[in-house]
Amino acid sequence: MSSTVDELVAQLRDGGSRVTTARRLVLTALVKGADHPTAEELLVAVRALAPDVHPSTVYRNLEELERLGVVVHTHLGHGAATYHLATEAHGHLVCEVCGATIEAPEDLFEAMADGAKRRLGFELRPYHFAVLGVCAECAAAAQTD
Amino acid sequence: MSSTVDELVAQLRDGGSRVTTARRLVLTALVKGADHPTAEELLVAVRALAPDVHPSTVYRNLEELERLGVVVHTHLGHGAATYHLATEAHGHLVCEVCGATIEAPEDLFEAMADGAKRRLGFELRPYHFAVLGVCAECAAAAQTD
DNA sequence: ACGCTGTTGCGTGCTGGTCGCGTTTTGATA
DNA sequence: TATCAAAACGCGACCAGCACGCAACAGCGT
Repeated sequence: MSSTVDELVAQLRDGGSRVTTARRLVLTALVKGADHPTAEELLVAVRALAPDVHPSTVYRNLEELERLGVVVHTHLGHGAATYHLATEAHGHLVCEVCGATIEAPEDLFEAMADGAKRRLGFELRPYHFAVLGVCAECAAAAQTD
Repeated sequence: MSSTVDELVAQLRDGGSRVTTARRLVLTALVKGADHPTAEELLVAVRALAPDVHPSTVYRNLEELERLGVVVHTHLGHGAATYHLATEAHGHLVCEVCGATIEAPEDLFEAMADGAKRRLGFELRPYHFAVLGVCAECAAAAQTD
């Protein structure tokens, strides 16, 4: 399921992009790092191995990788965008109270997607923005208050 | 359905907030202006009648109005947040291609909300972020390409 | 009309990200 | 393996959108 860095590098070459140290490190950080890294977290990971990499290089690489369909970015809340490999794209539920991020089951959006398509002709791509709400723990906590 | 400025002003007083010129004008702009104004668009509307109102005053008023539950803000895309009266809260579908904003029918989110609640205990509040996708026109245009 | 305190205008600062420039690096070709 | 155009890089300046501290001002209970 999760791709290797080499496979992703191959995707870069296929797309006509060059393979640089910074780019390889960004991909490595995405494959091996935490689940929903921001651009800045990726920068930190990259700099652990190549201290001179500039922030704008990371931003430009993420942009290019997104253009090639290798990564996607998602907004989980008001802060920075988070990035992950396109092969791992999924919807997110984010708790407004505690900030917990839940990866939504694949089929959760299906009924809504069907409805939007049938009634409005609108094809949903519900991955770019998280859907907010209140998680089970926080809802229970609110009950007992 | 849509509240009058006077009713909203009363809500302000009930909440213990003072009623100032700037605040009244922000509410007026929300009631009478376009559908999904940004803070800056509201500023322009306010300044048409009171040219010395400062941007930060609009931001602070929107924050306060939101705290009182009079307005809510929504992110329709990558740009500035948009504001509307809490009485008019609704979900949004935004076309990634042409940028069109569709106000989602009330019940479109119901099946997903039910599923999230039943399976994850997660209570959806799907109004804060728009759900992206491709609108009927753009999907048709893409077909014929 | 007085005075407490919330609100305003103003400037300054912050986060997250973009852009232009001159230099370095990549990788196709010879 | 040397060459070289184009791609990518490092760097700094800059931008949007918004938050904040402060002194002056104004709403509103008395």
